Amino acid sequence: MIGQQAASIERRSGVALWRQIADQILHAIAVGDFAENAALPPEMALAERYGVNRHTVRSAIAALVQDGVLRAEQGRGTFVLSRKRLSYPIGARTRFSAGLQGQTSERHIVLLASSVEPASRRVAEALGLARGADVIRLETRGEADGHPVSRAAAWFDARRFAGIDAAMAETGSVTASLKRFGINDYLRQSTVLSARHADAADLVDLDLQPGAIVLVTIAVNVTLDGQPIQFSESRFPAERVELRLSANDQAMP
Amino acid sequence: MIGQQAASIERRSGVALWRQIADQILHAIAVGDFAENAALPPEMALAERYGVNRHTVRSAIAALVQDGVLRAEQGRGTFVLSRKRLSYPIGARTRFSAGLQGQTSERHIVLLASSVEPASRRVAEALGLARGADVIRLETRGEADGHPVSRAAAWFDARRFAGIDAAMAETGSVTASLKRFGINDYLRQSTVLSARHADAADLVDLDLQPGAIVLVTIAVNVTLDGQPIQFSESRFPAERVELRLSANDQAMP
DNA sequence: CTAATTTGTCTATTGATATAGACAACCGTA
DNA sequence: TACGGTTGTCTATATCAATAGACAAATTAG
Repeated sequence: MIGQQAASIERRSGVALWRQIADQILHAIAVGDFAENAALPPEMALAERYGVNRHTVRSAIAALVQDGVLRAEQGRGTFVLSRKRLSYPIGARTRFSAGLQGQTSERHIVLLASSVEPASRRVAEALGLARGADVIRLETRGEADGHPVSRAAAWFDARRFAGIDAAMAETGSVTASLKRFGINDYLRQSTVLSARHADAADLVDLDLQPGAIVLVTIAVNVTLDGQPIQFSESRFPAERVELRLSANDQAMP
Repeated sequence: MIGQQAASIERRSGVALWRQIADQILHAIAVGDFAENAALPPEMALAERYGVNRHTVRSAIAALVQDGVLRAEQGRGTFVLSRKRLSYPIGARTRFSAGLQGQTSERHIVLLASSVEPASRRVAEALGLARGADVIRLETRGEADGHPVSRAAAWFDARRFAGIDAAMAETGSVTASLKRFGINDYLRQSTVLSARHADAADLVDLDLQPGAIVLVTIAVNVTLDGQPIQFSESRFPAERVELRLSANDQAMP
């Protein structure tokens, strides 16, 4: 199924034809079927390929123009604006910015909010704490070239990591913040990955359109001797990000 | 964002309200908000929660009843039928059936088709072959309890692995088939992960409904000394499968 | 300049989607 | 048995989605 365009749509599915076509065009761009600034096939050609009326194709294109993905020029054609998806590294030594070098010109993490709360069952289990013990929650957003590429919530033991919220706000880096607590290296113990449609929160947090897909990772980081230090849930916009798992992780200084 | 239901929908998004509600109910079930055989809230309650008419909720429920996810009983209520998602292991030593033990009663791989074809650019690069060199492609489907949980295409060097299609048909296992070629152990070198809406092929291959989400992995397996032996693209139905990444992989005999 | 190609706009019609209200059928329980 | 709560069915109406055709406006090729 590599390199071949399905180019088929389903009627009476509850998803409007124009949206299905818009999604397929988005996918084709992401997969590399169209280069940047390349011209899309004419509306009539697309209408024939998908077996729909030209106006339906126009609705799809209008939505993508609205999203800043395409630019339509009367008499000339419709052209691709958007760039490729970001390939986001994930593995035993995942760090936010390390693996994105060369793909974007600018990237950083923003601390949106922090709070102390009692540990839920899930968080307590992951961190090896008693249920209801105080944990610090950090809400962060990762951005690259001004576009959100991740949205995460991370939990830490409040007793051991008191003040990590301030460190995070100052340094903008989990790795740097953990160093202040004597943790110079850590590993990703486990990652559970799933995908779903974006909910209302995702639409706001990741600047998505309704119907978009988010990748969700739930992970536990541990010290080198296996002590859990961080539990986190991250969301990535599938249209802008792919996750790259690599076996040959390099150690960080 | 853990454990809280967004319960909001978007109008004029190109996705019918009844489908958005159906997807949210599916998600809620998958996340565990409803136990198996549990009753859904009454239609009126759901209508109020989503801010829509009762008939719209009924359309969503009707779709899920059609899919075998819910069962509606007049006078009593609407009940959950479907089971939880499968947690599919993926990592340096991913094998199909090893990590699913205990989650299902029956699981196996079916070889759907095999062919010899010239290597595409992508396959040639991954396997370290010249472009156009003969490669064997195996099309497989993974099943658990009678439901498809994966659909994969795998490519092997046709010169080195001549006859692997027959071995695969006979043993139903990639690991066992590779043993016949003197490969007793291998590693996953890289995995690239993405998600998208199911296309027409996915709907057929994975028995999905239009609008469903598929997880896609593109991976390269290598021998212990780093020689690439297998390139594959796998698709998983996100509604039935989650991918579990683990750092502590155990060696296989 | 002319013709062909392509996007933009308009009108009209049909079917799907969503809302609204009313009432029937069925279940469990007081 | 009677009642409250629930799903099932019907009618009616308004809006969105999709099709159909025609023509205008802009660009490019000749």
